[in-house]
Amino acid sequence: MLDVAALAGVGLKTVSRVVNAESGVSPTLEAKVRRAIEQLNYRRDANASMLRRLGGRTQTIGLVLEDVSNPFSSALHRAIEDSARARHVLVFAGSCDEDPHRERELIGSFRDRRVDGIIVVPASRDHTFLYQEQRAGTALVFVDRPAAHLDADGVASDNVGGSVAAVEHLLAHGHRRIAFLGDLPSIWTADERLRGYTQAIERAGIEPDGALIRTGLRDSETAGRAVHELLALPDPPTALFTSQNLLTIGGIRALRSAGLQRRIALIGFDDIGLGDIVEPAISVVAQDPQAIGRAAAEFLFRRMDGDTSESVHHVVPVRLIARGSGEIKPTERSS
Amino acid sequence: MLDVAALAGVGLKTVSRVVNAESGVSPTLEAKVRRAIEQLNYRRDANASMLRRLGGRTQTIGLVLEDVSNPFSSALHRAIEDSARARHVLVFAGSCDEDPHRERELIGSFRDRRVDGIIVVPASRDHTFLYQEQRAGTALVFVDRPAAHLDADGVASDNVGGSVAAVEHLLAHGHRRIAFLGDLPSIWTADERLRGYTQAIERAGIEPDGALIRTGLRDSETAGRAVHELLALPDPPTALFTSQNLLTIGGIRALRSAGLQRRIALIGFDDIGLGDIVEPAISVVAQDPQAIGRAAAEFLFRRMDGDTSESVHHVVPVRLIARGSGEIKPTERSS
DNA sequence: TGCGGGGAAGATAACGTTGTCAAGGAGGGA
DNA sequence: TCCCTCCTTGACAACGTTATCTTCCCCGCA
Repeated sequence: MLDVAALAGVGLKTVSRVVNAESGVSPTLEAKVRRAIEQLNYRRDANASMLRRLGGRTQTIGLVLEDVSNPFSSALHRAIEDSARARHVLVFAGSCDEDPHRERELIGSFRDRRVDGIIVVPASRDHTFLYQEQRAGTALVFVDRPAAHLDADGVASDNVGGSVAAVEHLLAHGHRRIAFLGDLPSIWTADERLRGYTQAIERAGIEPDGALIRTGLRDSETAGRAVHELLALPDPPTALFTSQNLLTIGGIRALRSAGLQRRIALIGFDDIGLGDIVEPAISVVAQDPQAIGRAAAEFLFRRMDGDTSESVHHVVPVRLIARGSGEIKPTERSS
Repeated sequence: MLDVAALAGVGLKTVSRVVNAESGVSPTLEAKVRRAIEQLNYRRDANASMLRRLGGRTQTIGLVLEDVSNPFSSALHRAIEDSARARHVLVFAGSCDEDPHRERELIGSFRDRRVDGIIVVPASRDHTFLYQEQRAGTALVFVDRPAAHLDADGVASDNVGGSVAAVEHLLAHGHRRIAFLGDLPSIWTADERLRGYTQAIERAGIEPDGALIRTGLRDSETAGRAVHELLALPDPPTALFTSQNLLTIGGIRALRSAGLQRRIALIGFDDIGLGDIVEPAISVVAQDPQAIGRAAAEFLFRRMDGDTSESVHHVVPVRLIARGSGEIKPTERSS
């Protein structure tokens, strides 16, 4: 900047004014400065600029995802990026793999860089450590799961409603013995989806059967094993509700290997890529990660703009997509 | 920081020393300072810190992807993030959707933030604008496609070799009429893959048939239409080589809708999720985005550490995964 | 007792930028 | 002609931190 000022033969402040498009610079000088900037390939240092500016915004936000490479996270990321770009805000993204320690570490790094706001898909069960942060003026939005012990905006899918819809869809096709496959109940979304399942079952006047409820499934392999065990029951289920991505895939593989993919109904929570190419095509309750990301970014920017109203919990609707696997009718009990 | 110094009753520099774990602070004072830091929840401002530090590194890199939410890009992203985390470096990621203008804009934003290095999946055909940047000491690595008119490190899949392998696999199963479906030939990878296809066909002593080569396909719909047209030829292909993700999906859909998914062979370039669940399972030449990302990060950090040796172009091997669709034998010509 | 050496601590300047304010010149009205 | 105003311009301090240098104190040795 000194070099630019020297080359243009003006003061530092004049260069600053040109760079910031402030009024009150004569066209002659402005042209000179612009030429010098061009010639020296000068770019203002945004960090230094923000340092000096009053209440300096870094025009930067942090994003804590479960894993930047999983489809749900990355769709979120993209939606948030698009909103941020419109405001000339850059996004730091990081994966925490459901590890609370890593979550804190990431948020710490963001804080060191003085991000203006943070969007978190929370991994830990206690976010009081963010209280200081929040009071210091960092905007905060929680996605997919609510904040624990902290008052902050949240955006999540309609987990209960979606599960109810899925189960009611199976009930409507005549199923009575519907199995539930879920992740660890300590994960909020997994628990919500189980709630929805139970609600729908009970509302239909069916006595819930504990043998049909399998939780704590962490990947497609364990889900597959669980399906095989369910099928071996004396009174096996006629339909499966796989309440998460990987479990759906495990379920499909298991049914396929048992040759039952056309006899046992299946609905998954969360869409899977290519769900329409498989035979039979997979019916799912699809989340809308774009809408979730958009909403999260919107809340974040609203807070960054100084909104101090009460915190909001926004629920994004889900959509049941019937593609075939969920519309299979129950068959006579085998042997 | 002033508050911390005041509370601990020490000078600024002492706080700085404690924060940076420099030697030469008495245990008594250090304890006092730590207590004050704890009490005030103080965190050093990394931006200000880097501003003052000599040859200041921001411990930050920029990543220009095609789209953070596509599987290839996000797998790259994750691998790079992991390498970066090990060095306490944070990653800015952005999508440019193959738009050269957006690419420049993103790189400009990165530059304003004084990132230490940039990894680019290039969209534009001219990167001379990065020359200044490179000379100013910003490390630069190009991924998936080489830099245009700029001397910089590059990492890419073995596009030619992979395509040759795919076509030779089909040849080995008896196919002679193998169609090629590709993206715009102006895209480097698309062109490389076409080169591989042509090479393998010619090496097998087969006269290339222009009618079997369909390029300029931008999405799965146009790919599907192209497949239908190919099947309608007087002398239709017995095998398809779909040289990109979306085209593979379009090809599968088209074959399925024509009821030919078990009679016409198909190999795709780049793996598709759930490729093993479809019937028949899809054979592909799989790229290794993790390895690409790791290599790119490694080169970047090496440059950041001051390596000024000649630029390197690293080729990452691909792997042919036979799952079924690529092992279908040619059938008698229909009608 | 005096002097030199070494280590701990702080004062001060500087990083690249912008906020504040004062200086200077042009122009217009009395 | 003089004075007041307005606009352009630049000098200077400050943002939060670290590099450099100085000060000061304690200890050991002659």
